[in-house]
Amino acid sequence: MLHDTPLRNHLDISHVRSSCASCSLRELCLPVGLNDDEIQVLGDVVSHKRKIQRGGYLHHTGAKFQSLFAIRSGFLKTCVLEQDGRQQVTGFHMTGELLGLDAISTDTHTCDAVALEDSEVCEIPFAKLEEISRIIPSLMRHFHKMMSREIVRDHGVMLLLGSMKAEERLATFLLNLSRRFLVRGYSESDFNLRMTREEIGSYLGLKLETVSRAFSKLQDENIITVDNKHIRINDIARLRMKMGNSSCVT
Amino acid sequence: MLHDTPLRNHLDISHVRSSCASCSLRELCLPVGLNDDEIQVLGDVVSHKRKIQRGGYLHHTGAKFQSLFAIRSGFLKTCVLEQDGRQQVTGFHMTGELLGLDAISTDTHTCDAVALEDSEVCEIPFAKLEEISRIIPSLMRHFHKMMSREIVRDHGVMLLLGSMKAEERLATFLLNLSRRFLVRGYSESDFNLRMTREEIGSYLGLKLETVSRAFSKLQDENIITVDNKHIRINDIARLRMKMGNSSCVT
DNA sequence: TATTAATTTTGATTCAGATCAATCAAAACA
DNA sequence: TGTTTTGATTGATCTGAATCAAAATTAATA
Repeated sequence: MLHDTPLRNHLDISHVRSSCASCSLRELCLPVGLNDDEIQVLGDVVSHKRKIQRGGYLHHTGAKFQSLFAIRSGFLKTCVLEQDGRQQVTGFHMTGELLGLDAISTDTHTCDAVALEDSEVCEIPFAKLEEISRIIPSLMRHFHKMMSREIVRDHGVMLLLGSMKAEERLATFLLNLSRRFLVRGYSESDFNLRMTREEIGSYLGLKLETVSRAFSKLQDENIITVDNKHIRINDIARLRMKMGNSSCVT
Repeated sequence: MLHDTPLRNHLDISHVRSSCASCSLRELCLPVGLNDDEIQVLGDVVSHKRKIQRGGYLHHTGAKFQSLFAIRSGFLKTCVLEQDGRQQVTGFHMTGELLGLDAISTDTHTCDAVALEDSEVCEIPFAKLEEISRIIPSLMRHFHKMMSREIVRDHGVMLLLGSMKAEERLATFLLNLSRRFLVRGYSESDFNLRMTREEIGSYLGLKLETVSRAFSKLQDENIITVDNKHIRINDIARLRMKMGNSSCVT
């Protein structure tokens, strides 16, 4: 489950490689069938484009919320800081995904968003989005579905954290990444991780050593080949088996 | 964390004991300051009221989504079924809370909702809600905040599952319940659990024996008094310590 | 390029929580 | 009312993952 639902194909907009200046908003609306006028209206909303260097922050916890961000390219993590300075990763995000939905509730960002590689995002002023979605019902509907999908995703992660063991978690994680790369036109079986073992562990509720061991175990079984950050899935069927009983699969 | 955010006081509507026929919708709109006409419009949306007996289902996984449900009274759990017949509890829900947000994404319910005591809900046809929220911006805004709050809540649970140990989880859980009872006008230190140890365990990612032991431990330390389902919090400050000190793992 | 820092892997040991098992208490029911 | 069923507590043991530790690899920087 994690980040993939049956809705995926309908909602996912990442495969749309638009070169228009209004960037992600065009993509955001394409799947819901708007006409040209409507697209024009939307284009005006998404004015600001922003680049974030690897390691840079898109926003900090506590910052005033004003805009959602649609990822145009790159790879980011969201994380919350704990008292002792350590951090817990709450998600990894890639092209076509929407960041900031959590901040709507309090008008304040509840997490940090950090670029794990040079990234580009489009800023979508939320007030304007709400305004326009009143005029374009299909946009409103689409937005509601995206928020809902975020909830479903989180439930998937909760399931993973609450009931899976280390190896199952890693298998689920890899399959989720694999699917997301595939949908974006990249190889589903051959990709580079953008995050460290520690970040994976933080996300999966495991220590980095445990993540490393789980990688090694899967490699020993010839299910994957690991070369530091580079992952090759040799036997995706068996990897799915590893995920196990997982009801949480799509 | 869990279900409480700084926004709570603004968003929480459960303390409003309205006796109007339009039940929860009146409550749903009250905090956002609608005028009487607008409330009238809203009242028409929430036509159907429904009672569910203890053990009964509000909806099943896979069922077609048409309406959100506002809990008018009672107590419910949401859970997903695993292949092996076991179930994982994804949440406990009480008066004033909104169910079904996860179903918007696929037009299909992604979980079961089961009454843990006799309950009453108001059905809110989602299509109508979307329609009306176009006319009443403050309602739309309120709805978006509620969805966002659900996301924040889930992140809290993810954090709990990913980084807390058994006793911390239980402390967090009890404090969360306590707060929610308080907000609804009940005692924050003296209440009855509606769910079994097994259901608590499922929600917290623990086995029922571990939950039981954690209860006993907290009782031994005189922080709480446990009499089967009845819980008395003797020292809420120390209970908070239990939640926090936690060596801030991860 | 050399040097330093960060990341990853692997091993040994410990420990929290799962599992197995028995008893007890409380509902549900005949 | 006694009987069955379900839920809760507690103990003994086992195990998966955390922790501690060290080496190996890779990336960053002077």
